[in-house]
Amino acid sequence: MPTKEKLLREAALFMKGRGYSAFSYADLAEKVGIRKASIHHHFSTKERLGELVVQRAIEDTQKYFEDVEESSNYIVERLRAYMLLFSEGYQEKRLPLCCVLSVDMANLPDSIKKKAKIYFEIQINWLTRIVQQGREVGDIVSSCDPACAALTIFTMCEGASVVARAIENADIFDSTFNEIVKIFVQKA
Amino acid sequence: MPTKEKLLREAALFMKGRGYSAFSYADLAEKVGIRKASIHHHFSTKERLGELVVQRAIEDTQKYFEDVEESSNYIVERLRAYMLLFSEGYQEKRLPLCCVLSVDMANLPDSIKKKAKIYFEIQINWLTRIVQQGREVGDIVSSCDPACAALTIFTMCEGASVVARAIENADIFDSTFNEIVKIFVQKA
DNA sequence: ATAGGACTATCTATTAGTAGGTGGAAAACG
DNA sequence: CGTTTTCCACCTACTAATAGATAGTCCTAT
Repeated sequence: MPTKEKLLREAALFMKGRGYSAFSYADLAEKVGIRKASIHHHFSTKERLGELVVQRAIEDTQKYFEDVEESSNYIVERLRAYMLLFSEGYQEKRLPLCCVLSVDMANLPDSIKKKAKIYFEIQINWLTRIVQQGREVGDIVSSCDPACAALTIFTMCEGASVVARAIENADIFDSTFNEIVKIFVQKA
Repeated sequence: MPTKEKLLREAALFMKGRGYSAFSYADLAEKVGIRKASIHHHFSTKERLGELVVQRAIEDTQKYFEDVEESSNYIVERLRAYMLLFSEGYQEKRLPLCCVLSVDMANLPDSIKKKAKIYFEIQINWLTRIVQQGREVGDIVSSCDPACAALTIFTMCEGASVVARAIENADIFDSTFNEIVKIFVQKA
């Protein structure tokens, strides 16, 4: 793998684990195995690197959404796949990037803040759309509109990530998912 | 107000706004109006200051819980009062301390991490207890046990804080609260 | 030969923390 | 009572470590 790619990947992991402001070029250099100054050859500033990390996350997530939509029409499976984005990093003590970005918001340069907001929107919009679809085929029985349901689902996923790390218990993801299904999905 | 008290209060505000690692003695000194070095006179190290901030939050929260229990027997009112702990800092761009601590976990010294975990437990235990009480008087109709319901409520409150900041929309608190009531509370 | 990728060395700003001194108020003592 | 001593809050001025960033150099593969 090219060094630039390695740097981007490791920076993303650091951000998910500690947040944007709490990792340094020194940490990254040590991890990847090059000198601190060499990182600047690939990414002029830390801010730029941060932007690209979020940009990459956006692209990966959009790709993931497409895959999920292709591989299943059933809302429960789609939601389970979505929830996976939140639980996957748990074992490695990482949070979803969107969760970290929200909390770190006050410390982010404007350019990253802007990208972060786009990232949130994309997720909420996608959720809204699949809830809407689920409703059309009769799988969803939410009393509020799709946008409202999407926000609740988003909220519960973010919350699960925070609480799982807080009390060091991964079961939260399962119980939260079950709760989401219970609230929104029509029993067969 | 004595300087020490001011420092403790402002440090708490900084932590809620930016997290533990992202505020400095310089920030704090400027805000309170004394020299950086003078802070060390009151709090030997930043770690010690952080511990005391969390300790204070624990005590304040326990006091608040007592007040809430005294002033109302009805689960919905108690839950609304609890949710207030999460929404109150929103206008000032602050998160609940427990939320910040969870995300900042990887950056915390062990002593603070320990206190943070106690803080989480206290909240979950209290929620469990009031859910249990609500169940006994027939206000709660949760299909899962009180501990499980408490975790879900905790999760949704934490999530609401994260999402509210992320998309800059305070309505999340209300809609999340309504959702919690819809899930757990028996209609009159 | 040249361009790219990494290097060394250095810079400036900022971090938490320390050493030691100043001034004033309260307490101790004649 | 006045004097002296102690104490406390705060100060100036520093340290070592670390932050992100820069300039210029060397090596290597095309």
